[in-house]
Amino acid sequence: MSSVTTTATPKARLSSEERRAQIVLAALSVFGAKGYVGTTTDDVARAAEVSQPYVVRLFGSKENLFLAAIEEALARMLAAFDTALEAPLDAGEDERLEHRIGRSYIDLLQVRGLHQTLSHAFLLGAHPVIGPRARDGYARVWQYLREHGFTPERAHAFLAEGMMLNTVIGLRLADDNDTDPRIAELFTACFPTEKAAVLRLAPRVDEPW
Amino acid sequence: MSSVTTTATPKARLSSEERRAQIVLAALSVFGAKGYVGTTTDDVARAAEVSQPYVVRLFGSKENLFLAAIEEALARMLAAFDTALEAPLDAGEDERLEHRIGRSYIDLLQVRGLHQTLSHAFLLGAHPVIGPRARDGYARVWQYLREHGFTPERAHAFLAEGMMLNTVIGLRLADDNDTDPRIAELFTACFPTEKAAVLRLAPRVDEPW
DNA sequence: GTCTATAAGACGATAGAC
DNA sequence: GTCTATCGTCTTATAGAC
Repeated sequence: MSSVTTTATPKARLSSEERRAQIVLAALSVFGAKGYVGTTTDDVARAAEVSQPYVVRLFGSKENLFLAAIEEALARMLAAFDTALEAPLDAGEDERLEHRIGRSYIDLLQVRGLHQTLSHAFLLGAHPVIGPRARDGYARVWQYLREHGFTPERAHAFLAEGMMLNTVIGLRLADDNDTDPRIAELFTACFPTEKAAVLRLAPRVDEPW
Repeated sequence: MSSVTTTATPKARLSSEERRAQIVLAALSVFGAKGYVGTTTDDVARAAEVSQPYVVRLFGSKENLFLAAIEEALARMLAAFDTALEAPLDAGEDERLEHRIGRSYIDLLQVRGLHQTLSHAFLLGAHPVIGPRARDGYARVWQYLREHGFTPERAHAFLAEGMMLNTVIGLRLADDNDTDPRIAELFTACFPTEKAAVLRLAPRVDEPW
């Protein structure tokens, strides 16, 4: 890990709100790649191009920053689901709930680290502060699905597919896609349609380790 | 995090192999709860009741220890699958591949942290050393399924179910099971059968944070 | 085979200037 | 609103004794 403390060149003053939003976005990207403990506040500061103490100042602590990142991820996700359900159907498009919401879930790859940050949070159930928030977040997704036409069985299957997608993203399977035949087959089985193209286009983090 | 460095009382001498095995087991349990970066070599040392420098001495580095833990988890998992496929069917038991192997997957909860350690590894795809190993590990599971009667579609569905199970375990959903009605419903949907009892019996880590 | 002691570095957070 | 400087702590790894 780099030991270079951020000493960013003075930036244009932004409103506190704008900075917070910018830093949370940067945090999603770094937390997604390196996890909660593996991410330093300086990593986030560099990604957001502000100084490390300022990140801590704005959020109070790294823990709070992570909680804010989770919240941002969930809010964006549920908002994307809303939009997907409201939008009129394209001609010939599969109208199943799973397809519409699933598509929007994959489109969220445009927000760097969103899926992986959530997955990291979901693995921290034993953490006294993060654990309860992560459980609540997962429950909110479940509730959303149940209130929007999913039976428990369909919600269950949808979430399973989503967790698998998160794994494929976290593994960066697309990177080895071409060399390992097992991975090529697995990748195809997971993305039978044009979704693979979307995944390949997903923004990459400039090597964070 | 505790700052107490382990200074264990002198232990009975074991063979290097025995100690390694013991430490890897302890490592699975701690890595599973706190992740790769979040786990200190001292955490593992305390869990294994040896000194911190000795853990490093035996494995060379924390990174190597994590790789050993992943390897142990995969080996145990595939061995459990083998056993599940070889065993004669109980009377009236569902003979589907998914059921037999899935059951053995849940039984692996007896090995503390096994599922979560793998999930953590699967989220570290961007790591230069761990990433390639994690991808290879996932590919080995895929290959195993494909060579034991699973079509790509069935393998895909099985893995999705497994990743969801890992999430539920990592979240420690069972802990809130009784208070949050959303979680109770979700929990039931994920474990329609007696599996829930198994999950509840799953060994807990004595609060690691 | 296993420990104690400790060096060297990295990290989160605070103080305080501008 | 944002930075520089810095403290104290935690952490990995090494040295070396038993």
